[in-house]
Amino acid sequence: MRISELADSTGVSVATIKYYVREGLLSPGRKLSERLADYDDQHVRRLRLLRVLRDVGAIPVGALKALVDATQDRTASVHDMFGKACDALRVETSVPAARGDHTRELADQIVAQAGWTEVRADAPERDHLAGIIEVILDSGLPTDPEGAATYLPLIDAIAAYELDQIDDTQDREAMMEQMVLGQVVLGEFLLCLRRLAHEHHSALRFAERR
Amino acid sequence: MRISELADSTGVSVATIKYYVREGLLSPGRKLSERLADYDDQHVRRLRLLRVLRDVGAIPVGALKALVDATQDRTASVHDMFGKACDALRVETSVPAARGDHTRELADQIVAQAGWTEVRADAPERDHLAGIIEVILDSGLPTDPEGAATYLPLIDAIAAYELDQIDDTQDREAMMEQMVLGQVVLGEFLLCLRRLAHEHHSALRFAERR
DNA sequence: CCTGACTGGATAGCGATAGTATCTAGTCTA
DNA sequence: TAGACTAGATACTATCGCTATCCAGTCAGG
Repeated sequence: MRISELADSTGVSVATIKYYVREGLLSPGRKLSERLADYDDQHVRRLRLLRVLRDVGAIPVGALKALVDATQDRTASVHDMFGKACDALRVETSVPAARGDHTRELADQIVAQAGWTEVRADAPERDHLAGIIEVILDSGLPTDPEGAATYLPLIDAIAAYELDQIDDTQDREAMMEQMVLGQVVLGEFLLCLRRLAHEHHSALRFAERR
Repeated sequence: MRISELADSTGVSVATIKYYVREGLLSPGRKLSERLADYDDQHVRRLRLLRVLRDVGAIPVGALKALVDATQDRTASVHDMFGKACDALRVETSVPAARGDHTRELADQIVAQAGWTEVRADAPERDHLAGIIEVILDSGLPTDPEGAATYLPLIDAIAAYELDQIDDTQDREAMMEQMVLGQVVLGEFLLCLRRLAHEHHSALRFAERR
């Protein structure tokens, strides 16, 4: 398949494909000659994935690169690969890196309380959680201390369900794809449902008042 | 309080404050004279809110404007105000506007199944949901049809809990602030917990394997 | 064999977003 | 009365994610 066909069958412009190849998101086609390369189904697949991640998840190109690199590293276990994916998908949202140790302790406490024993002690996500907790605490959000307890079993159920869905008889790349798509698209799905639920419950409480 | 004090006490530069005033995110201070205006606690509060929404939620400035406008409209009910907030907070993520009616039907079905009877029939969120469903369907994500059923009660519980937290004895602006912060910061909290849970469950299944 | 559409690769440009910086004319404070 | 500060306007900047142009070379059809 030549580059123009790849462009046609994915709806991505030739210029953009070249850009993605430059950025290392997409391998260059197999060279047939100096001025001609061959692209296959793998390219189509990868390109579609990249587009979904950008369109639905607004994942920055740099993070996509990290994702691709994680897939490529054949020495890592599937779990390590997934770990890197999680790290890459934690999109910017520059939480101001928890000032005190207190919130970090709280974060660790939450992870322990949830029973997530397998989370790396040095997972960057823990710091991120600490940062978010800090924001929650000093933004005067009316959060009772048991608030997290309400979330944890629900979140655990959701995550467990999602991991269950992954078909581990496939190759690394396919599994990574499922993981990443699940994280991004189902994450969006989740937030969308939550907004709908908010609207419903807000109506029950506040409709027609003042 | 003069502008430089406002800047100092929020950590936002004078230039940025002026920019926010220009964009209508922040009301100009009460004029004391031609070249001097007075800013009060309301400004500090608003400014801090804006920064959290940008830093944690990456909410674009345009959406913040919509939020501010919604708060300002005193004729709308609290519920309408919250509805507008939901619309504004559905950040970009240009889902390609569901091609067929089929997915839209599916979306409505999900809302009905969840028992969210109070969601407007023409809520833009429904279309967004349809778009996401479409992406899920044709991205080959292994989603069993009962998948949504797994999510719905959990999401409903989370949303109900969050709405419960809102203190309705306060004024509109304070309630809006709680709603928006809840949606953005707790949303981030939620996704962060989910990533941690993913790491845990992924470890249980995939650690040390190849 | 020639013409014209197409290619890989390099480099430059563009439009949107979110600020920064500078300038002006004036004001307040010590 | 000097020096720091201010409102408001305008211009500039950096980053991101492409998009366009150019180059030299290639391939397919007539």
